[in-house]
Amino acid sequence: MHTIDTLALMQTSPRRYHHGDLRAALLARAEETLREKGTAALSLRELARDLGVSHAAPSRHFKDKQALLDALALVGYERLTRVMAESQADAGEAFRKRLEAMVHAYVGFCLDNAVLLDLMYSIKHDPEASEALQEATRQWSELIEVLVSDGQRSGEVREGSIERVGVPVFATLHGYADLAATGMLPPEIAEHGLDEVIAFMLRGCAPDGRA
Amino acid sequence: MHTIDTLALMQTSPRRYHHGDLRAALLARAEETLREKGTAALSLRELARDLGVSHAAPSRHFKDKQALLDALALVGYERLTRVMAESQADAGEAFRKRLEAMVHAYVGFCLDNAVLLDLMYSIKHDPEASEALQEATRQWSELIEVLVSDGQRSGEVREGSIERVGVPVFATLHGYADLAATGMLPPEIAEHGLDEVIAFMLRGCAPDGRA
DNA sequence: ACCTGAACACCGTTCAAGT
DNA sequence: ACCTGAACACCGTTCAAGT
Repeated sequence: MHTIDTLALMQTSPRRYHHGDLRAALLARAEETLREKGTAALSLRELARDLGVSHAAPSRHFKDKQALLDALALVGYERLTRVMAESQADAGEAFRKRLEAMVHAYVGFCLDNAVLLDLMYSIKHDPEASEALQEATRQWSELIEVLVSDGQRSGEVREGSIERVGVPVFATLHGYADLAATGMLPPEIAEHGLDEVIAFMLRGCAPDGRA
Repeated sequence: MHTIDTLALMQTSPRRYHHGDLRAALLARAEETLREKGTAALSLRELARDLGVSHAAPSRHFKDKQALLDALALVGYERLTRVMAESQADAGEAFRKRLEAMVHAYVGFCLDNAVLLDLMYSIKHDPEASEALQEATRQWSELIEVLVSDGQRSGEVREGSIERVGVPVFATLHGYADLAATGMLPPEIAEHGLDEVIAFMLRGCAPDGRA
């Protein structure tokens, strides 16, 4: 139908109307510049220039700059959740193996997406975070809860509520990844220290008399 | 000497020349607006307006906006180091007590300075962080190293290099504080979970057969 | 529906000039 | 030494108008 017209329009006047999905293009390009030049250097006008649309065009898809940043953070959370979920799918049944897989996935994601991660966390300071964002972080922390409660069922993890057992595991996981991603831990140490951190976590959540 | 002249000048023409220490005033006011409105809302021009100087005046003290943010981060690290050092001074000798004091100090600081903390960590992404900043973070991580190695000397902490024993403790401490500060951990849980996190850390770094 | 182009208020940075 | 005031290039946001 009018798909052909649209294609023709795109070929004959590539500057007048953007290709099909400006929204997605904006997000993709925004993440690129985030990676290359940091959050501070991200400008809506430059983004529009890069994509060959007018500087006002982005406002159709994101009501303001913050809305774009929020959407970017959401992409990050979804990606992180996916990576963590995949790590669990391939890790077998043993708690130790599953914990190892999750730590590797989480640390890997943080190292690969350091600036995006910064954005993801700073968004959380905003009390009016979107519902979608809340949901994304919920799904994410749920993966850790599932891991821990499965470990409790199989007797590999000490008893206790998620608050008592899951939170410390979560904290260690997150802290290590963050230290590595921000460079507070030198890369050599970050790499080499993973096994030790996992052992530390296993001792921390092992049942009594089984440390 | 000319102190009197300066004072007279300040009283008679409060708008023409700023009081003695514009640099300190800029930092103080910057931190206030950081707290009130977040990093994104920080503007050099508004800062200057607030302090009654011209918009170009700050450039005498900070070569650009990033330089002011760096200086602000440095203030944060120095404050954090001081708070942590004080916690150790009052905590007695037992490893457990000292660890408790440090965790409380660190978490407390993060909760009180959430936005500043964001700045402190995002600065670290910048590979060209200043020497003073490097030194500040070094002093800070050293406090944890001292705590751990003292614990090893008294037999309360398992043997092993700082990389092996100190890093996991550091990661857990940092991760818990960060989760609490970013609101990823609901405040009720963050408060109540502290003791459990400390117990987790103690199990993680206890000597073998003493968990 | 989606985008343009002009307009507005604001920003960071620089620099000659003032005291 | 420290600050001013004007200038420049850039930005986010809005809005009537175009297709």
